[in-house]
Amino acid sequence: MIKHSRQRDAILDYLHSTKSHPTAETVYENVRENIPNISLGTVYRNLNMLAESGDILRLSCGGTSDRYDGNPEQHYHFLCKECGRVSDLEMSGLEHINVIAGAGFGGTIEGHFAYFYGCCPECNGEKAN
Amino acid sequence: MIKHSRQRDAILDYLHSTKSHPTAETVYENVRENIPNISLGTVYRNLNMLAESGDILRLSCGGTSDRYDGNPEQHYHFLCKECGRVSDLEMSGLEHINVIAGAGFGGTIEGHFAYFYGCCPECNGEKAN
DNA sequence: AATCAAAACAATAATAGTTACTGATATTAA
DNA sequence: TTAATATCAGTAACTATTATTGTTTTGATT
Repeated sequence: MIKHSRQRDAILDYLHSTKSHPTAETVYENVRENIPNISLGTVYRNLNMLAESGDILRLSCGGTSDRYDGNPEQHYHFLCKECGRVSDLEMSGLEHINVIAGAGFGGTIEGHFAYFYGCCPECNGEKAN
Repeated sequence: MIKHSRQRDAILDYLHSTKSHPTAETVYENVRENIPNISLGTVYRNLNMLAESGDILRLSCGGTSDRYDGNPEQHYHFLCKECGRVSDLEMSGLEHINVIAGAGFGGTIEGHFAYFYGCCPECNGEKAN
């Protein structure tokens, strides 16, 4: 069980309050509204600890900075090539693809991570106008 | 059609000669054996151009540095949590998961990228000893 | 082969994201 | 309440990558 601190709780609260998959920098900016003198180093340290402990997810989806997700349940993400937004995908698990991947491979497949990309509903709407 | 240069060809040759999915730094070290005064900036610039033109693949799989693959054909990769090695997976495409992901999602799914992880054949062998 | 503009080069400075260090402060278990 | 430990703020350092600059190479055209 992970210890508590005002800073850590505030970071976790912020992540729970949004579906926007923010970067460390964005977390910092938002948490600073409540704890003005929190330092960026503290944000990084706690994001790392929370990701390590499994309380949040770290998303490394190829951009310049990692993103974080307050929902630690296994789920998939979608990256919009138009606006850069990262959104959740509601879909049933793809555990079976581990079996497909393991066929003929000598090693042990423990899991996978996958990102989908394209054009999000909002940007599709704008194009239609 | 992309222009040629001694440096660019050497980078591409090296990537074609290995299945090890090297980082930019590793490419640099190896190409330097043939072109001792090539600069790291040139390696980065050419890796970007080759990835852009579709001649190689860039793998952003969550580590600190990107990796590159001289085989531009769509295929999947496996990351060993023991030794850090990145290997190719021989498996049939997973295009159907785009359809699964798109069900009930308002946007347009153009593609996905996925990485599998676990313990590679080599490391499994060592554990057995 | 000589010319010439575009592209690429080496070298290096700069940037961005992240991690490490330090002495001070807060948290937790007893 | 206290003592041990973890965390903090502030800041320096580090790493991967990109940008800049003046020079050289490339390749199409004579």
